[in-house]
Amino acid sequence: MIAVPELRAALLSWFDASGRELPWRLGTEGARDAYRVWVAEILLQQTQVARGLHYYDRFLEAFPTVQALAEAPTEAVLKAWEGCGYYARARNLHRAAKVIVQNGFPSDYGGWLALPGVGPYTAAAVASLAFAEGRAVNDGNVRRVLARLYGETKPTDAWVQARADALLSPVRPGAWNEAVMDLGATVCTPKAPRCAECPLSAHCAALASGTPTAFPAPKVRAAVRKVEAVAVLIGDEREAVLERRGGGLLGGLMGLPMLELGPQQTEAAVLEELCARLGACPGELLGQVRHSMTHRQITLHVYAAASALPRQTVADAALSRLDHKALKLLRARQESLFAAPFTDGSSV
DNA sequence: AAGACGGGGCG
DNA sequence: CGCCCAGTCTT
Repeated sequence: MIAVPELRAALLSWFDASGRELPWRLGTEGARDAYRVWVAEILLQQTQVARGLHYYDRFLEAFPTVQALAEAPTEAVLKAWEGCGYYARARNLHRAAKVIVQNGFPSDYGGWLALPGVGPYTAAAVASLAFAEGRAVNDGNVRRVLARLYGETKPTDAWVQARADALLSPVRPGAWNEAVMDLGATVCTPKAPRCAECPLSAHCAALASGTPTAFPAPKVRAAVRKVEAVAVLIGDEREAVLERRGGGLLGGLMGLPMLELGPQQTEAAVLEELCARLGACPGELLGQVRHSMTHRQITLHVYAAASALPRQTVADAALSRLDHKALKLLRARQESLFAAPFTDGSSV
């Protein structure tokens, strides 16, 4: 049985001494700036704080207020989000900003939950951090900390939420939420937890078991799908023919015209089909690009092509890492030709 | 309940 | 190279 008041006091005093100073934690505890907290919470979904910091500054500089965000063209929002991944977050952020400019910032959990891109975690975070509402967050850190504290190998969502609700400090809900997440991120880490520094070590079932990292058990993951595709580069690294990707994968971003190889399809046939769609004339192979994402491993065969289609300035468009890699192939090829001019007499 | 959705960093 | 990250939305 866990002594709740002692545990709360231990974690909160650790947090007051060792909590992180982060750019979205400006202002009074429980009364943080709602816009800054909201943007941070969206940005940090499935994104580690260390990496989010850079993007956060860039985004806040581009859109210092919710009005600025709401009034911006979607393309500018995606450009500011470029490289961050999960681009539906940026599209939803933009949509929600328009709603907020109309109706004002929601002031409670239910109001936040109704906004696009805001789920239970984000609604609880903003409500507690910016509006001092007593809502416990449930994220990857909370899940790991509580699974270890109680020695649960397979914590379900409901299990975590129930424990988090029971432990939440009614006096300092925002600080409590930040404290659990800080503990998970800096002390109760996935691989090598620093149990000697942990303010909760005396209460921890996982530590008592001798193998704290066994909690929680690793999640089973879907296999990575291997995919092959053909793309055409019409233009150069600065100006090229770009298309807007629809729907799911990299949806909303711009990119080189691309077509996935179906089963049994050859690269040549797909190149032909792609060029036919564009009314372009296929050229030579520039090279291959391999790109790994959580759920896919893509091998992209990039060909030069010729066409009169309008070209766009690459620097103004929001592109995925995959497309940036593909665009670099042309320069890499030119440099290798320049270095060894006798290997190939053709012009580029 | 399960799958889709990015990208990087660390062991 | 596998695992995980301040999750959410769709089917």
